[in-house]
This record gives sequence, C-alpha cells and structure tokens, in this order.
Amino acid sequence: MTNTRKRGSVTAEDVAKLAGVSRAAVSRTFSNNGSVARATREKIVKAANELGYQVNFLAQGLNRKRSQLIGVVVARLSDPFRSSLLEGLLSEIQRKGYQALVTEVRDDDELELTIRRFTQFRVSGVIVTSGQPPANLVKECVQHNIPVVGINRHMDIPDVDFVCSDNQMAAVLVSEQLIRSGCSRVGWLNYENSTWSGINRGDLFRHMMIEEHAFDVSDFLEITAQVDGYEGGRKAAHVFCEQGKSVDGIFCANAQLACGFLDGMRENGFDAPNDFHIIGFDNTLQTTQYSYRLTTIHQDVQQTAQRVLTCLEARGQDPHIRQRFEEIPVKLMIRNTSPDVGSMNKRMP
Amino acid sequence: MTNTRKRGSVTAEDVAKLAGVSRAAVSRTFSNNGSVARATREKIVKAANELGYQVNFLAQGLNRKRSQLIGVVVARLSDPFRSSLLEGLLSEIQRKGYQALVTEVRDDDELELTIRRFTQFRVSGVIVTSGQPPANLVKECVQHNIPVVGINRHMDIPDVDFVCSDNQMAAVLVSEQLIRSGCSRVGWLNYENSTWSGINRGDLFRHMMIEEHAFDVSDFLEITAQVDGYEGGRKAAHVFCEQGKSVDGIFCANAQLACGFLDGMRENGFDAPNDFHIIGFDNTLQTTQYSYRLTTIHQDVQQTAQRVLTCLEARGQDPHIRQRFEEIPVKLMIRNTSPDVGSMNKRMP
DNA sequence: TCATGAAATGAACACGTGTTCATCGTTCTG
DNA sequence: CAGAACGATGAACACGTGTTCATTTCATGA
Repeated sequence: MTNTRKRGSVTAEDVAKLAGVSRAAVSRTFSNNGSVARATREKIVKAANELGYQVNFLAQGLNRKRSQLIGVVVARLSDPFRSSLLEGLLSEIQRKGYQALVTEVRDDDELELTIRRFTQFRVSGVIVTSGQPPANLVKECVQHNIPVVGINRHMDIPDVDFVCSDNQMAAVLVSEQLIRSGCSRVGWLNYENSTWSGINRGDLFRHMMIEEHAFDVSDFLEITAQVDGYEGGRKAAHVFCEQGKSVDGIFCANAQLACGFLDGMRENGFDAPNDFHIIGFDNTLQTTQYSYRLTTIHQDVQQTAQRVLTCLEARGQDPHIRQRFEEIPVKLMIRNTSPDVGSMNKRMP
Repeated sequence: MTNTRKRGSVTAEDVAKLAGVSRAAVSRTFSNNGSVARATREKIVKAANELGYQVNFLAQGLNRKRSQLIGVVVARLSDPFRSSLLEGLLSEIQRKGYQALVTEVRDDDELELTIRRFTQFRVSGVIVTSGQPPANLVKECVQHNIPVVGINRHMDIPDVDFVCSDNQMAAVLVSEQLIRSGCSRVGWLNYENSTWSGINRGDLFRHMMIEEHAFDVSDFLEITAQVDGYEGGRKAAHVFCEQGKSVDGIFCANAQLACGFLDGMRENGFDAPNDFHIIGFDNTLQTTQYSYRLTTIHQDVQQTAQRVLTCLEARGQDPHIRQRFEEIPVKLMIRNTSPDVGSMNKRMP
C-alpha cells in the first residue's frame, strides 16, 4: 500500500514520481530513444522494478502509429507442413521481438476481414501463408506503409515480396533421382484447384522431364486428386488402379497426398520401392516414420521464416524498395520409397 | 484527393467533419454504446464508408483498458493434436470477434516473458495450452482482471479456470474395451516428465484396472519412454522387446507415442491386433490412416474451445466467480488395433 | 399550454505513451 | 576566459478513441 493508484496498472507517471524525475525521462529510458544520464536511468529502472512497471503497448503503438504486432494468415493447420511452417514463423517473430497475430482463414471473404483487422491493429507487417489476398486490400496495406510478404505463392501486386522454396531446384533433384533409379514413365500427382505453389512445382517438373530429359509426352501422366490431403491421395490411387494406368515413378505436390497415394497403392497390392518409386514434397514428420520412409523434398522452414522477417523489416524501413522474390534452396531426402540403388520389379499392370 | 489528411489513416474526426456532426456521435455509432438518432447514424455510416474509416483498435483498447486480443500459449505444434487444438481455438476466438495473440513457448522463462507481454497488450484473456505458468504471473493477470484458463492441465491457483478432456471417462472406456476384447495383462505407456494430463490419465487407468477390474498389480506394467513423440514410442517398444516383457493390451498417453510404439513393435515382428491390442489418446489424422487404423480416445477439440471461451467471458464479466473445472466428454473410436471382436494369438514372448 | 421526462448531442476529459522544443548546466576549444 | 558544442531535462503537444456531463430537442400527458 505504498503508492498504489486507484487501478491496478502502474504508469510511467508513477515511476517518474517515485524516482523524482519527469515522465519524459521514464519514456526515454524505456524506449531507448532520447539521451538520459546514467545515474537518472538507474534511479528510474530501480523505481520501475519496485513498482513492477511495464510499458502499455497499446499507448505505445497508438503514439508510434505502429504496433509490434505481425499479422499471420494461415489455413488448414491440420496439414503438418503448414503447422510446422507456422511454428517456424512464430519462433522467428518472437526472436525478433515481435508478437504474432494469427488468423485462420477459410474463404477469401474471411481473408478480407482479417487483413482489415490487421490494419486496425497497426501491425508492423503481414505474412500470408495461404489464400489469395484481394489486391485492393493489399494496396490498403501498402498505403498504410504496412509491408506484406507471401510465402510459397505469387501475387501480381507491386511492393509485395515473396519467399518461396526453390521449386526449380526441386524439379531438377527429383527428375535426376527418378532417372538415376531407372524410371522410364513418371507421374505427377496434384489435387484440383491446387495452390500456386503446387501448380508451379508440376509445371517445372514436367518441363524438366520432357524438355531436359527428353521424355515422351505419353510417358508423363498427370494424376489429379479430387481433394487435398491424405484421403485425396488415397482415393486417387484407387482411381488410378481402377483405370489400369501405370507408372514407375511418381512425384507428389505435398506430403499428405504422397502418404495417401502410397497407402492407396498398398491397398491395391502395390508397394514402393518394389513396384514403383514415389517422392513427396514437404519433409513432414510422418514421411520419416517407419510405415512410410518416404523420399521427399525438404523445405527449410527456419530459413524461410528468417528471410520473411528480413523482407518485412527491409520494406518497413523503405516501403518502395524493389520487389523481391527470394528462393530458398531445398534438399532431397533419400529414403526407402526411392532409394539410391534402384531395383524395381515393375509388376504394375 | 477529396479530403485526404496528411497521413494515410482516416480518423473519426474526419468522418464527423464530413457528416457534419460531432466526433462523439461517430464514436457512439461504431461502439454501439450511447444513443444516436437513426438519421444521424445513417449519415455517419455513409460518410465512414466513403472515407474508408476503420476504428483504431490501439486507441480503442487504450481507452477501454482492454483490447479485443486473446493471448494463446502453445508449445510443440509439431504434435498434430496440439495444432488441431490451436486450430479449434483460433476458429472459436475469431467467431466470437476476438483476435488471437499466439506465442510458442519452450521453457518456463519464455512463458514468463510471454504472459508479461500479454498483459502489456491488455488482452481480454489468456489461454494456456502448455507449460506451467508461474503463480505470481497468473496472479498479476488476475490483479489486472485478465481471465486465465488452462486446457488439459491443472494449476493450483485461485480464480483460474480449467477445461479438460474427461480422463476418467477415457479410463472407463479403455479398460472396458480391453477387457471385453480379452486382455489379461495390460500396459500403460507414457514418457518421462509427462504433462499433468498424461500423468492423470495413467493414474485413472491404473486405478480402473486394479481397483475396479481387480487386475493383479503384476499384470499392470508401466512403460516409460525417454522422450515424447513418435521416436520416443518407437524406442520404448525396442527396449520393451529387448527386456523380454510382454502384455496383450496397451494404452498410450498420446497418439504420437502410440504410433511410434506400434511401429517399434512391428519392427520386432509383432503387430496389432494379432499379437496385442493398443489404444491411443488424441484422435489425430494419422491414427485414422491405413497404416495405423488405431483405436483411440477422441477429444472434442471444438467443444473444448467453446467451453474455454465461455469461461473467459464469464470471468471477464465477474472476476470473482468460483473456480471452474469443466470436463469434456470423450469418445472411444474403435478401429483395427483393438477391434470389437477380440481374437489374439498371444504369441508375444 | 405547460410541465415532465426521455432521447439526442457536443464539449471536454481521460487513457498512457513518444517526441519536439526550449532551457539549463557542463565540458571542450581556441 | 569567452564562446561554442553538447548532453540532460521537463513542459507541452499529439496519437485516436470512449465516456461523462450538461445542454438542447422533442414528444407525451395532464
């Protein structure tokens, strides 16, 4: 009951009073902005600790016209890769001293509402991991000097940066691996209405096989699942077998599809690597496990997150630097479903 | 170039000027608080739309001493159950008109810093899904009238509510299922330094088997993995086999452990349900898949999230209502690893 | 018609901080 | 030693909103 105000929260004014200085000195001490004498600073810090003072971020943000929040748009966290991406982003956001404002979004209307709310909180940046943000809203962000960066996607909007796994490198690695292990007839598995990233991966893979490795067009199959995820992949395998198609090497747009497709083939009596080879995208935990041991492309989530924050901070300082498109190198994790020494029986129909 | 201020952001003052009313009227219109004539309101809304006005949440929160943010503490999102729990929470938080401030926390020091930051943002509530929050910090929240609720854990702190899956019901369902399918020697798999929830599940399960179903103490094995997760479970299975132990029914503290243990047993030549039965916790996507088809306890994430927000809002209105401990019913999902008709060979050593 | 109450309205204050500006004291330099 | 240069300091304003309080408007009933 020393100096308690009416309300529970202790303000800079209280600290100033206890330390016997002006409130401005307190502000300068904690914002590390102006200059304050060493002795004064120590008095203030001591008083602050005594009172348990903490800066009110709302007032701070209101004054600075910018909060230390960063808005993150996510979707379908049930996909392990997406949640691990979010994990990486959170870790990096906190390491840089920001706080993450996370919103999950299902349709594009929600996304519009979400981004609007981000601007209402005067966030320091927006990270879009899913959805196609309406151009006018992004422009609104740009107008408010709020940097926007997209992950694994492309938006045709100026002043917005992108960080993307190197799909070209992935196509090179996968095509070489399949050919090295003796595949002569390959498939590309994706789902209907896939993301930009998924489509891009397929395009580059097809180009690599047909243009670079001179595969015949008839030896490149496009397999399309009705929906995304494990079940989508599994059903696609069933349809694939029913239609009597065959390949000896398959590349998948993501890990969930790959696991589902592999299990679907197993239900039909085929397994990798004996009957065919299969390579996935996203090195999720599941793909490493005993039942799958899937050869996959590994995306470096941590590095992606780091580059994203670099972009945000760069554009935060100068809103009009030229647009960036950063590509993060990927790695091929060779495991059981497409081993280095390729021996297949090719007993598929 | 009609009425643009120097800065990009348009304030209530601008709207008031355009509509020809006082700023107070604008505030009343958007906060739905005071009374404002119908005609005036329409004029204001029209002007606001024209200018693209949006309330500044920082200023609003500063004034109300409370932002519409809700702090969420998470950990280890790589665990599919945790990310699906977060997904449920996000969905519910947004549905109620709040915004989620998500922080991932590794050790308890980070948690302290995190909760402190939450108070600095004047959040409307804190949801703890992981970690053991220091009592003094939670008290700080309570002092600031910030409601705190924990999920699947117990904290011995007054004025903090809890929402927890009904572990007692789980113990009943699992013990009955194991006995019904003919198990006579059961095991409980958990990891070292597990969570409160994990320990609680084990205690209740042991009690149920030994006290209620009169199992001999020697027919109840405690299997302890070194670490959590798939690899922890897998290694535990290897150790288990090396030590020549045997059981015919196993209950696991979570899904990751269960999948790992099952795969570990498979590597040793044993499989469910032929050689033993195994039941997991958390009905994650992976447990439903072809390679596992695990019988598990399903936690209702959506309902959990709803109750959490109910608690938050109730305590937000009256900080001193008595402490709640809500239990959410669970369901037993019967699948392949412990089928209804139990036929085992019992060929374990 | 007048008194009464309710609804509507604007001026003013509060919320807690960052930052500018002028002032003051101190040290350096020639 | 005079003047300049510089670090430290406090008063005051700005940030954008919610809310109280007094005042005005208006409808209602006697």
